[in-house]
Amino acid sequence: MSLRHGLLGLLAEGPASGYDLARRFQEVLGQIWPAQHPKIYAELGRLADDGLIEVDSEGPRRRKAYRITEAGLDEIRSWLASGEVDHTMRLQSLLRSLFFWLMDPDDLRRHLDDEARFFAESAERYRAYAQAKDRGDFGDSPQTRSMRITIEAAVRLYQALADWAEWAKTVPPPAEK
Amino acid sequence: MSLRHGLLGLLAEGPASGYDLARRFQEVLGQIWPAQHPKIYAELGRLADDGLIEVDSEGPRRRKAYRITEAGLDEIRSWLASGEVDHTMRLQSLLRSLFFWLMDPDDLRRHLDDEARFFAESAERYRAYAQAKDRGDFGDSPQTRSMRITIEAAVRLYQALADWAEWAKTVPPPAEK
DNA sequence: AAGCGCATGTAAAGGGTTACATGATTGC
DNA sequence: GCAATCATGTAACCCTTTACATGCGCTT
Repeated sequence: MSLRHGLLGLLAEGPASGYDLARRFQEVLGQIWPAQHPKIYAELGRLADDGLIEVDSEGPRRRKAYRITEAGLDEIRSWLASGEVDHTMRLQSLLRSLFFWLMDPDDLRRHLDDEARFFAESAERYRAYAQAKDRGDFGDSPQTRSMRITIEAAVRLYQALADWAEWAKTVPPPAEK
Repeated sequence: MSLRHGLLGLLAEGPASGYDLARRFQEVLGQIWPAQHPKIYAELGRLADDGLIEVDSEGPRRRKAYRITEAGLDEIRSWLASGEVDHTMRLQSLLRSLFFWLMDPDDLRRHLDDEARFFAESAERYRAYAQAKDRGDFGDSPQTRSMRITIEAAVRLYQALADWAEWAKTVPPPAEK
């Protein structure tokens, strides 16, 4: 149950609507922590019921922006302080790699090319984000500093995976049977 | 729906029972692709219904080992060949890092120490696995060669995360408010 | 005979995605 | 007036986890 805290954390930066949050999740977190709008709206409802957020303003097109409450801030802070971090990753690329031996060598080569390209592009995308931040495009609030750290993780992860895919191409396939 | 293919892939190596598969998932894949036994037994039942696997033998303590069928091999091969790889990762550590600005600097420091330790230990564990493989402890079948590639990914990923956590500690916290 | 590890399952609840549905406002 | 985008929601389904439950076989 982390989407709950994800929403709470984003709302700690300032009021936002479900729509805003869905967009933010897609932009920065799309690959790292996907969240679809139905789940977001549902969770916002529950957070409001629990008094962790409250309606900040209602706008045009039935827009409803929420604001975090004191109780909500307490909740996210204690979640962050509690050391119980879930470290599972469920990376399909790694699961697939266990079964490379079942693949035709040409298909595998193509697959690794695709993987390397995807990961390199992802690394590049986050690297561009990091440079924009370092140039000062997003200002220098505490929030953007944290975002810079998250982005750095994404850059390193995707770069590691891109390097891995390139390396995997150099591993000789088992001798023809 | 990847557990299905994970099971199929493991069964392609040879017959195994639900219990065996649960153990293998925990050992090698515990952090990368967790799977609990209830899901495994349920999925095995469905795979058998669909004719992708069949009962290979029944042993003591009502043990039931399954064997992959031709249809099952076709299924996993076509899954592997189809380029539709799901690249989402849902790494809680990264989500949390977005909210570091909400944390007390001392708590953050402690948190990053824990994270760095956890990731470094994970990297080390997989590195030991890799060395055992390179020493020839697991033989040199096509399957273990693929496993070696998977392990390499784990080493690189966890090392990247360990380095990231160390790096994050060097990022100056926002000035005291 | 007691206890542990093997071995399989069911039931309930939680978390997430996809498809469906609707309506309001803005810009052209 | 029309299309695109903003904006919110419901319903059905799928996947996963946790808790509960049971019984066999080996070892001491």
